[in-house]
Amino acid sequence: MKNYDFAEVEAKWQKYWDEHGTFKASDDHSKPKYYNLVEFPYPSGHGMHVGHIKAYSGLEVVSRKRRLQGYNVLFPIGFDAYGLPTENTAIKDNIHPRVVTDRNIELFTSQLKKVGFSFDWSRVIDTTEEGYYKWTQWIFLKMFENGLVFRDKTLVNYCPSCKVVLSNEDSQGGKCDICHSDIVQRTKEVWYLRITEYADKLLEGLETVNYLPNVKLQQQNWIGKSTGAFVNFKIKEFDESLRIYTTRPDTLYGVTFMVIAPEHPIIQKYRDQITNIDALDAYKAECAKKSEFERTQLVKDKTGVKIEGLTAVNPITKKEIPVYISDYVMMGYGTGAIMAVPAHDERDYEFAKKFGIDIIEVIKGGDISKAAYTGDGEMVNSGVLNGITNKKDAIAKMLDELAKLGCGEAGVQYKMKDWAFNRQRYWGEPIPIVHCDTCGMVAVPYDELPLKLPPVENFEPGTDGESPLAKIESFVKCSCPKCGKPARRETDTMPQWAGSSWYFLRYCDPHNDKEFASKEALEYWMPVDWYNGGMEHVTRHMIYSRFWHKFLYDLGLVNTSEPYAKRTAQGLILGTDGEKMSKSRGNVVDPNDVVKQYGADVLRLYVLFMGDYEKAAPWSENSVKGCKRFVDRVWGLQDKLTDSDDYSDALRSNMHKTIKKVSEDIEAMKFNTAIAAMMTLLNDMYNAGSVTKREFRDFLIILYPFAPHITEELYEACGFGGVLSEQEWVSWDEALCVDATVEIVCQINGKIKCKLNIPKDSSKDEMIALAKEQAEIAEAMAGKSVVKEIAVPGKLVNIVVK
RNA sequence: GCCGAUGUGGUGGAAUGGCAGACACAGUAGACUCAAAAUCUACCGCAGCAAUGUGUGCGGGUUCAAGUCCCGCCAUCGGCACCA
Repeated sequence: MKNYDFAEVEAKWQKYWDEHGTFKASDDHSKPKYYNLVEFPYPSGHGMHVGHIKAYSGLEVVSRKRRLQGYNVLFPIGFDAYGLPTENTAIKDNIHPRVVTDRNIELFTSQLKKVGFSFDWSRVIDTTEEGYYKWTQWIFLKMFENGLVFRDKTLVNYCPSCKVVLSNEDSQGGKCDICHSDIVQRTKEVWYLRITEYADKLLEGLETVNYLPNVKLQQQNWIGKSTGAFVNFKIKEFDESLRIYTTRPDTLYGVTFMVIAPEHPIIQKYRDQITNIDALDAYKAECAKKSEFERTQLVKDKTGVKIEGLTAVNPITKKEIPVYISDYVMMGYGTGAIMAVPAHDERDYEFAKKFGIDIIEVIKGGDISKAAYTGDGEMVNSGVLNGITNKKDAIAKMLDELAKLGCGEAGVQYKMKDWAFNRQRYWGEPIPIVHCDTCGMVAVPYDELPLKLPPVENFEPGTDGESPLAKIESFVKCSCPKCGKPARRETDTMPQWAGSSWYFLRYCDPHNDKEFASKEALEYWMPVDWYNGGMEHVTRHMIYSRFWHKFLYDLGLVNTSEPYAKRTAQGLILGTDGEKMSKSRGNVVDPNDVVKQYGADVLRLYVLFMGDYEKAAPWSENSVKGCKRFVDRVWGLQDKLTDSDDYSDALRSNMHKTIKKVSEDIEAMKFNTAIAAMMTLLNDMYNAGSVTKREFRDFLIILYPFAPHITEELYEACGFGGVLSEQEWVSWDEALCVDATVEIVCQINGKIKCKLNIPKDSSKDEMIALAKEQAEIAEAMAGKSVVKEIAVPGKLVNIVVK
């Protein structure tokens, strides 16, 4: 036997699979299907790092196993290639982003192929290709047609460094998701997708899918549905009312003041009648200056100004109450105005203490002289509500009262906001809308799609948040599709998340130029059976794509209401220093280096063996060597092969147990213990001194999804017939997973005294009797009385004595 | 502040309430070698010569039996963050 030349063997089988189309998803729709999806990468100039490899290796193993189980497997890959880093490289090096993108895709493709992933390379997607983004624009126009696209001039998140408007999802924590600089709030007219219209559907859909619990929870929190009531408070001085949203209408009797956001429109409406308008303007200006960071730092110190000239009237008590402006009330949530109940809300309490406002207790249970009480209790000082002890009843009763008075009704609110859908940059899908002075916003006709990106000399964004496209007159100038008069094209492009919001549908039918995918292909392949990716996409890509899919479902264009039946997430690979891998820290591991030095099979095994798949774990070069040793020992096993076509007595139950363990662990994503079980089996095979043909063949099959190259090679070298990737997955016999005898432990008062080999089906009485015969047990029991005897079949005997 | 997760040897990590530390890494000793690497064999939680004791973040509890279940803390990580 010659030494294992992994470079030669891996190249050989990668070529074989490629030439034979081994992993092409079949068009034969009579076979049972399985659709595994991994998040397609953004092709950056740095190439892939080992984190990508781990992210794809999980479902890679599942895909290879499924094929052996007889499924028609769709395991596609593509590139989510629009985005700022590519554009920034283009600007810096003065190369067209198309060229940069093609170069990066080529780099990623060669890396992925070297690892031997079983992707269907005939279905590769590139979101920046005309044949693809045509359909991204097409879906956008469908949304436009159905009233889900609108423009609005409001406060937006703006990144001064990237010079783009960001969605709420892209500015989490007040930082730009692309460059991590501080976000500022700006008033700007931008595009929105009405995702809030789907808030309830997105929430309800979570009940029907199999996602990791924390994935569901994060989405629920992001959508942030709350139920409560809208209440109108009359303004004494004018024929006007101030509408608020509250989750606690039961506390209406405790309202002693109101607070509105500094930007609330009522201030502008009555600015001539408000006597301290200068003070209000000054406060508003001060708030606008504060960064997101400062606002969160000042949580404990409430500020605000009383509005002189506006007095509100509590609709239930008819009492007159003051109105304040304060930045602890946000214009973007609810109605931008609140009723303040200082006795039972911590923020209102702090505000009332600072401004010397009355605090009226309406729920018993706390000490409101010390702090706000937010718990439950008996209603007091609350007129018709007095004596009610249940919050639900109190709310219901109050809603009745409000209805009678005609000044309020039940309502719901969401934290999720509409999706700011635009970038003021070049490298994105052009938004296919024309602005006409006569007709307003007009859709580009469907037969003119794709609306192509024009050639540009200079990709630099404009200074005042304008897209580079705005500078290209030939692009901007057009005629209105409706009335034919001169008009202007929209120059914003779509955000990075557009292309990835429907890519899983395109994989079903990637070369279709008549539809985004044929109905037949969608019906066969959808939904995605298993989707794996990173936790960082849970509240963006996942929600966005579920929204697009549900929209298409409502139009009858897709056949399932949810795109993903199951969602899991892999943990990060950290650097050897235990820190997140990053270029600046210099702790990034390049998969190419590992493949070159140890081989693709070793890399694949290690990223799955290094720890719990869902948890973060640091890279360790030494542990990579451990996997290399394992692979070499597998290679060496061919020298121990006997002629027998059956399992040997020595290894029979071991084989069944390991096949069972590996089969089940793959389904549970416990790849580390699956590999450990195969290592144990391999050690046992070496200890047995020989291995039968059947044992070796079955071992190669269960190892194949993890280490496909060496197993294919050995399968061929041992003459088992055919190629391994076309064999069937092995089954196990539950009855043969148990040994004839088992080792049990004998304990006295829970302390181990001795161990004992007994027949596996011994009864409890037999076990206890046998245990008592043991010298160690007899000795420990001498002179003591037995309190209790416990026997657990196959495990232990415990005798409690006194 | 709220929500969630995690806490086990020198390291990564295993353990349907039933022998804690599987599997691997590192380490120690030995074999092979002129030598080294590779490989193979043995040992390998801590304390102790040993018998033995002790041990899964901390403090309680349930149980014949707790890493695992319950109560109360602490720490680390992640998400949200004045959401009315």
